[in-house]
Amino acid sequence: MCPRSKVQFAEIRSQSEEKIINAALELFANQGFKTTSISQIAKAAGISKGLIYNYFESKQDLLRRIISDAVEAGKALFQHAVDDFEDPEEELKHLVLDGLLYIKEHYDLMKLLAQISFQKEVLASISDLAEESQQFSIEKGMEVFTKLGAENPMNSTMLLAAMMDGVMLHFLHMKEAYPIDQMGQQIIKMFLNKNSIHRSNS
Amino acid sequence: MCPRSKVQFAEIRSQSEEKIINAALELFANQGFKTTSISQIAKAAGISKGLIYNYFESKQDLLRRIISDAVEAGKALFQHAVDDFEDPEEELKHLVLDGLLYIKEHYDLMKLLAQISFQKEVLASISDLAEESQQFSIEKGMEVFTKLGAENPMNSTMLLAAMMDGVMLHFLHMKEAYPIDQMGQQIIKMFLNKNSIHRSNS
Amino acid sequence: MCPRSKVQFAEIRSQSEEKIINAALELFANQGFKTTSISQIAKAAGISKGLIYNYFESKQDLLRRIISDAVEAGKALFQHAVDDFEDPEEELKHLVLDGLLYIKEHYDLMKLLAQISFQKEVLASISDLAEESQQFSIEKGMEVFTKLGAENPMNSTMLLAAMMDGVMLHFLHMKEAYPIDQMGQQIIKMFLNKNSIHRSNS
Amino acid sequence: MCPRSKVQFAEIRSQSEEKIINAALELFANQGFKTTSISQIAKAAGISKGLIYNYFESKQDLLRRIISDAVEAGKALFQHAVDDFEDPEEELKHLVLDGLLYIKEHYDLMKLLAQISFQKEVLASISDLAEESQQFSIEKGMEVFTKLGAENPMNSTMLLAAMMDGVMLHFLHMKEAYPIDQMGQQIIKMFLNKNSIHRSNS
DNA sequence: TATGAATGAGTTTTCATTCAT
DNA sequence: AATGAATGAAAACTCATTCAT
Repeated sequence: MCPRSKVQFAEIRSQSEEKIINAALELFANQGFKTTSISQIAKAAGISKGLIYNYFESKQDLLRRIISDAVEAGKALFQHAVDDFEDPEEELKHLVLDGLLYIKEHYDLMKLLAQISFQKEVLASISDLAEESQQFSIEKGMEVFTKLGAENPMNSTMLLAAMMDGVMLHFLHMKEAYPIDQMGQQIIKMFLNKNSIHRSNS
Repeated sequence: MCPRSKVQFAEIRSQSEEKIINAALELFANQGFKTTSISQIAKAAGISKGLIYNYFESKQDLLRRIISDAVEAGKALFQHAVDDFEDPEEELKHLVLDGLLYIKEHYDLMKLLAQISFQKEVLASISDLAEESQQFSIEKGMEVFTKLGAENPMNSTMLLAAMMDGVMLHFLHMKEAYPIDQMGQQIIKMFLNKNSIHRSNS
Repeated sequence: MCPRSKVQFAEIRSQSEEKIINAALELFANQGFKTTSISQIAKAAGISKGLIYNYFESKQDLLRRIISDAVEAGKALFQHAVDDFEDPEEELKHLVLDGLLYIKEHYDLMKLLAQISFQKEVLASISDLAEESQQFSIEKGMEVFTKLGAENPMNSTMLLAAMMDGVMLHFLHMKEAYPIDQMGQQIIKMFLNKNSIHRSNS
Repeated sequence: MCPRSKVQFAEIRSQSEEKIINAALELFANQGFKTTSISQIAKAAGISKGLIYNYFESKQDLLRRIISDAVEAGKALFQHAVDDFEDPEEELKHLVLDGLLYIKEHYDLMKLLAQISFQKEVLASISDLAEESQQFSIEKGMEVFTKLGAENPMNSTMLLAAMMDGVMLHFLHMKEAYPIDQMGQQIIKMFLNKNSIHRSNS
């Protein structure tokens, strides 16, 4: 009754999926997961409620897919960006700048993560993904500060992480009004200061 | 005409109110506002659902009261602690340490605020309270860094704010596992470093 | 602990009961029985919720008492007023005028009755009272129109009843704005018209 | 892409809507608006509670729709019936008979209106509809009685209105047991009586 | 693949009634 | 006799999910 080629099916499927994910992410980020209804998502995506269940098993599953998709996509980018530097100063700069770039380019995702990171129940189905990402950041920081000859690389890493997340938090709240790039430069300056304990005084 | 006296009733009321607020705050902080049901709160407080509406007009009203109570209580404390220092170095130290102390002592409240700060709709009924608190912090920071002779007091204030909120964020996630006091010391050291741009090189 | 003489008790009791009944009647009449809460009544009466249950077994019981009190009080008055006339014309006049007087003096009660007379469930506990009152009116009408020599006394009685209730209905809705006395005069004129079928053409 | 067609959906919708409206009207009329629960309506309509909210925003909205639908439907009918007469006697007859016909055919609606007409709060969302209908009746009556040469057309109109509403009231209470058509004939006779003050003695 | 009507469990809220004092 | 805190059953309403088409 409604014939269509397989190719067309595949095309339509991915288009709808994309629309759903985009709509859901924006809504989740700005209203919260629980507060956003399937109806709202369907309306925002321009499709029907029922169709969402063709692509996602449940609302929870939709959330998980949104996050894992984005985390997956970002991981490659991030890893790549930091890998190729020998000079630890340069590496730190890129750690900061690429981190902020990632945040800027995944604004809604970060907003969503910032919220659900506190919610035990929702988090349950997600925590493995978060864990992994955090682990990677710590390792990277340790490596860089060790190379830089920091007095206490762990301390330095944690301080850097706090600064980055603090800047992110403010950016997520104020968006364009926040001078995120300028903040990034300041962070770099602070850690590369000649008299800093975060590097050996050469 | 021998019911309980007005004082007795007031006593009962404030006790029940406290039970409700305590239960609600903990649940809101750890599961989110929307995800926490009135039933859960009642059970956690050891009272009936109906009683909650004897004290609060609605779930939203309960949220608002929790926040405004805590913010009000904290404001006095905070203001006092920072007021009486002449030495700007000392003042900065207290700004940081008292801030972290406040965070430690209002763990659940901060967790709750961190979440709803992203949710437009929920926030609507609260935003006035949040605004005020933030304003105060910025003014205080500007004052201190100006006295310290910072190159750009606004930049310094924003950097400090980011660090404080970053540390808070990590603390909220890891609680006892996070060395919050040690982080505080590092923040202070960083800003009071002799060669720091956040103070005049005297 | 709270001693008081028996006399004082009795006095206070009847005062409170009165206050409750007055408050309840006004609220029931203007908002409906179900829509009016015990709390509202207590507030309007200036007493506590609990006290209502010292005088009335339930909300239903309160309703029943209000109605039976008023009906009882009115019955005596009404019966008396119509009894003493020999001239059927005079009797009809008084049937109409006393009826309207009763309506005017029991505005809220009539309003209440007009509403619940349609509600099967509420009515159940009241219907016996209503029945009785209606029966009395019909008998009275039959008597008068028979004396007047009406072609069909039953028809005339029903028509009169309809007119009276119609006038009442409009009065209940418009209160002072409705010329109820003037309407009464017109009703009388209509039924006592020389050429009326409601009386023998003498 | 083979769901039901738009027409099919519209068909389904209007059927369900009708079931709900019918069930609700009957219950509202016989138990009152406040006393009737959404559950009862759903059960009577043979559908789930939730579905009602697929069609009506709230219980109030359901009430409003019931009334406005019926009033709208009746208005056309009524207007039409009275419009085309030149002879004022004939017009009066139709005013009465069509009025009573309307009442007979909208038994439950009239019962419902009779009740809520007293309840300020419920009425608020409805009053505009009621106003309009009443205005129309008055104008029509004035017109007819003026043509008939009544001494005081306003008085006559008000008397007629009272009689009609009185008959309606009794009919609503007694239904088949009430000789409504016979009452209609009597009303007509009364106003068209040669010696009536409601017409010129021609 | 796509629709949206339909469900039902769960949520917030209301309120008559009870009860300790 | 009087109070109002407390309860619990029931109400209005929401929404993720299912399903016939």
